[in-house]
Amino acid sequence: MDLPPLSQSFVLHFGEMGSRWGINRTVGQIYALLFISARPLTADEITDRLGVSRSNVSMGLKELSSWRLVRLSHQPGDRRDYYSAPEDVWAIFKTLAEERQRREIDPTLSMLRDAMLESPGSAEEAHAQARMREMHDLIEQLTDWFAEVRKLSPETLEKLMSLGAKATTLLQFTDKVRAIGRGKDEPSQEQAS
Amino acid sequence: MDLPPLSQSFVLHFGEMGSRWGINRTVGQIYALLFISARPLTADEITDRLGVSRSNVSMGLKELSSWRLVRLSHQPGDRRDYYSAPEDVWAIFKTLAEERQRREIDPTLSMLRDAMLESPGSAEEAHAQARMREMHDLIEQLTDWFAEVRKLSPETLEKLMSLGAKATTLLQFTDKVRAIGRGKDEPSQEQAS
DNA sequence: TTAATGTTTCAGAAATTTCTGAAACTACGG
DNA sequence: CCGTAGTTTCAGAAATTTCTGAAACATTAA
Repeated sequence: MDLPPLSQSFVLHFGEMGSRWGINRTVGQIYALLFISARPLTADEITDRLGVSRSNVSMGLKELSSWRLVRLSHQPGDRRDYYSAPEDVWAIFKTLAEERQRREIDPTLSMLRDAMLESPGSAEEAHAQARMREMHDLIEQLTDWFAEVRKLSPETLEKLMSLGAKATTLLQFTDKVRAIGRGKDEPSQEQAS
Repeated sequence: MDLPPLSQSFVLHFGEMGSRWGINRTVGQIYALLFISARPLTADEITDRLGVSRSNVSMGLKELSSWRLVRLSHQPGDRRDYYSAPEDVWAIFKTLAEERQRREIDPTLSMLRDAMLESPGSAEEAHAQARMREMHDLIEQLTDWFAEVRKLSPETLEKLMSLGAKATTLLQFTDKVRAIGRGKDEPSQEQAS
């Protein structure tokens, strides 16, 4: 690998992280390299810098394209493909989340829905089905909410996040007011940190 | 594998999903089985139902314990260990998120912080460092916010999520009001769905 | 102490995933 | 049409991960 030290540790780290996720090492490294690069790179440049085979880079770039994580561009009078990572880290995060939703969450929800349509053959199965419903409902709630959030602009989102803690305090407060209103002495449900 | 059809497809699906994440197939299957089981199971029962080796189950349970995703219990007059998955799906989700934070996010943040302390050896390196800072800031913001959210009770959280869309609308509105107040005709930053 | 019951470890076998080099393919210029 | 520059594919090699069976280890009861 032929990279300055700072870049090298970044690239190696993402290679390792990649393997912990479903992504393979080379794909992680290619992405890391494009992410920190000041200009688009050709597949050959990537090959040289990472010290892996040309075909491996080709496969990796194909994989990254399928995740919509790389852009393709061209230079006038040069027919080689130049690859780069989108600039906006928020946009990258959203793309990643959308793809994972499509590839992992959606099929899981679909499997769970199918399971819920079957009639259970025993008490055991009925319990299993009830658990699946719990999981289904949680995932659906989380993803619906997240789909909502993804529509926001980075600026709005940033505000919403900084609001997070405040909104929390407010909700706790209204909870208590309601409890008192109903004449209940409901204990706070917050957990110890 | 010796399971009723509904349970079987659930267990197989989670085995597959596991391999897409860093988790191996058997670990995914063990967890899925415990999740839908109406009562705690012994390692031998798991072995029989999944049709894998006893030692594989032992390793898998150890892995799940390290993720704090299984509970250990005992029956009076029986010294075998009984394993089960926590009931509350929210709690499970939080545990999972906390562990991933600790194992993946924290080391990444630490690597990025270290990189930011180095003095860049070239313009290229300076650019790389700037990109790393962008990534660092995004991750830190997301995780701080999420740490905040994790402290909430399930009930409060549910309210916050259903509020999500409304809070959004409100924020967009205040944005526009401010823009007009400043005499700017700022276009909406929201993206087309 | 020994026997009985249960759990964990670990070296190597098996399976899977990743990576490579060679060949095939594509598009363009002359 | 041919030659050149670039990209992709793919069969098998290499590396890694997962899984197993056997042995070691632990705990309790007698």
